[in-house]
Amino acid sequence: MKKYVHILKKTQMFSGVMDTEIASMLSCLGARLYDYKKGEYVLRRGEHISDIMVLVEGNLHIQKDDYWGSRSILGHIDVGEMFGEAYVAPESGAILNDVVAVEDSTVIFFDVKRIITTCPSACRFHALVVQNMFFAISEKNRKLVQKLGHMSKRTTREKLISYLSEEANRRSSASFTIPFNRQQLADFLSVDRSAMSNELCKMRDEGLIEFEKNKFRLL
Amino acid sequence: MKKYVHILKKTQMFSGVMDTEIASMLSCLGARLYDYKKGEYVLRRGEHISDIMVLVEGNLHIQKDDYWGSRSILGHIDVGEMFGEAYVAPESGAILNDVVAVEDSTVIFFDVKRIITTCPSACRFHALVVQNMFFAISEKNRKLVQKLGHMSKRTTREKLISYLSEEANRRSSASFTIPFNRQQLADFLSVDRSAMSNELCKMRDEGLIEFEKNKFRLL
DNA sequence: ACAAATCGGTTGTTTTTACAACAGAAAAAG
DNA sequence: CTTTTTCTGTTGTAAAAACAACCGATTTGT
Repeated sequence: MKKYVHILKKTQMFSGVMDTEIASMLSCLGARLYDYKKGEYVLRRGEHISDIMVLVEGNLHIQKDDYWGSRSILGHIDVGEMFGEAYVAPESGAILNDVVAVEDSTVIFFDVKRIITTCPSACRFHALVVQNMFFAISEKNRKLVQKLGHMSKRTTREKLISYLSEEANRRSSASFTIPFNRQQLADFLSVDRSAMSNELCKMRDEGLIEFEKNKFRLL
Repeated sequence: MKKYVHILKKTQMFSGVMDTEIASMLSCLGARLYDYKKGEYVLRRGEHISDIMVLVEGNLHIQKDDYWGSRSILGHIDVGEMFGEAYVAPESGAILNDVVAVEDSTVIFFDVKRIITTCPSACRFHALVVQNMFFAISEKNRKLVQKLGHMSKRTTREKLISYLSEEANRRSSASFTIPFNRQQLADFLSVDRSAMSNELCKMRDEGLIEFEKNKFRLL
């Protein structure tokens, strides 16, 4: 587990906590490490959890399949990102979505009760971690609202413009690389891939955007 | 402010905190009370805040207008509900949506720094409030994910089924009253009102649902 | 009690999307 | 290096949604 301290150090959760301190906090926070092969499920719809997880290696997708097998990718998780925090409240119900490894991945589980119950002695930085978590969840909340902003657009073009504008804005650059291929982007925005591909090309022909593979440029 | 202690007592934020304790905590938490007339804006897109708010009287909508004036209602806030928690992180940007009073309303503002910085002496229940907030934000997070679940459905009918199923499930009853009129429900699901009305009637004719005004029944 | 505004349902037209099927290019596997 | 698979763009068709316009009923305001 110690080999991932340098990853954890860069997470929002441990922001401001020293390396040595992180190592000693791991047991205090009830940390457990799990490995997943590409394609394996980290979380499944219907499960109940009381953990918050951090991805320390690999890449995960948050996805949902409906009755008829149509898949929506609700988001993706990069190394250093936290997930599962939406289901840790005592009154929270079952998990609504699947989390699946899109490449070989490693995840650290933290018992939420151990996090929010400040330990009496050892952890000097425990209160800081709680604050970090607070802000991290708050921030995630904001991102969900932002995604809802894209989804609430009526047409495929409007959704694309909303998403691409935000990416450009977030990177402070008209050129950027997105973390999705076409099918994944279509799933993310909940539209048909071919229709989206068609729309992207129309937008390119109209001089609104340029793109090559995952690299986009707004004009 | 004291007249609203009985409301605050029932909020997630002060769950488990005694009445007398709440009253004494208000100043410690930097609470301020504001009144709004119907139609007035509580928060505007582009503002920056470092407060968490609780509605203690009235009814609010979270909404967004795009360039051309098309309005999406992203959600509604009932008495006792908390909002604004998505923007309190230090690195958080400007508010993305408007919050507007749909009837005369009263809101209490809490300075987030005062909440997460546990005071050294007075507040015995401060740690509990932090935990409550933690779970509350977590829970809100889950609800956003759930709404994304509806929004990710392709057709109006699927969105309606997703929304109505969840409401029925949440109330544990096939009959329930929704907090929206037709236009508001259409805005909430980001679909056209007339098309939605049409679809609802088709579903009724097919024997899937019954409804009268805001009262629905799944069959 | 009356006038005005809002609300919900209906219909027809236009626009957009979903779906299906296919082909060339690129990437991965052997 | 060759074969297979995946990825992306293209097209045509059918289905669905958006839009606009209208009407009757209900609610609100005066």
